Amino acid sequence: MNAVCESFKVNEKLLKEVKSKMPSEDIILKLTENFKTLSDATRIKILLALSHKELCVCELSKLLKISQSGVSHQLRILRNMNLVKFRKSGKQIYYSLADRHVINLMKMALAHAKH
Amino acid sequence: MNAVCESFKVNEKLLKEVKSKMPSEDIILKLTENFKTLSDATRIKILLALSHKELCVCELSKLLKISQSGVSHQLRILRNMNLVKFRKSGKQIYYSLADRHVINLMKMALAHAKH
DNA sequence: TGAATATGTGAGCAATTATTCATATATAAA
DNA sequence: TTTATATATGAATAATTGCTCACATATTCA
Repeated sequence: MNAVCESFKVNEKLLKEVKSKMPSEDIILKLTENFKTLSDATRIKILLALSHKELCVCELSKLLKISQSGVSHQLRILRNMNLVKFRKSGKQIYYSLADRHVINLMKMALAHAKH
Repeated sequence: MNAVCESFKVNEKLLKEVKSKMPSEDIILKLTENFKTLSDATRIKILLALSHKELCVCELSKLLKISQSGVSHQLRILRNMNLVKFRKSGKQIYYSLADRHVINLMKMALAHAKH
């Protein structure tokens, strides 16, 4: 890490003020993890699909043309982040959204992505 | 990719309906890229810092305790995504937010991250 | 012009991750 | 119980990526 800001006097006071307004490392980590969860196309597709209808793993697999194993892996991540919930029905396990809040966030971002 | 949904009849009509409501691949790609940009702690910190005050590269480097080169690399990504703008002032280049919309998204997610 | 400082960028490395394959577990039906 | 199907998961692999180092470029000042 090189030396920086050598030729001009940085306003240390203002810099400290900005620093004091930054959220804690914990909060930032959590924030980035939330965004990271939404930064994969497969997971976004799963969430978008579930926003319309409860679906089982094999239906998601068919719908998204992704292997059953791949869907399961991504569903686990979504489960760990508490974004989806599930119920068993015979051999099938039906997934649905656990958190409407996330869909609102996605809808907002979608509107922005469409310009 | 294994065979799926063999033992029960999937409601193809409903599945097709869900499919028809999915955004296009292009939109989904753009959406995930937006989230991916926000899924790194360094970039989030840069955006949060700039949400309070216009800052030059070396100030960001000092503030975030990351090498100048590291900051520059992340700023380039933020520039490419049109999230920050900049102005030159002598040897310094001052960055600021290009898009208030993103900060609102982050503030929303922050509120959620804090529970 | 030449030296010093601020910023940008390509290469290389280490870490993360999405996917597939193989297999384990669970449930239902024969 | 045996067989078939649905889902979960560990291992391996390929691809992505954030960071640092080294160096290029740009600007100011002597």
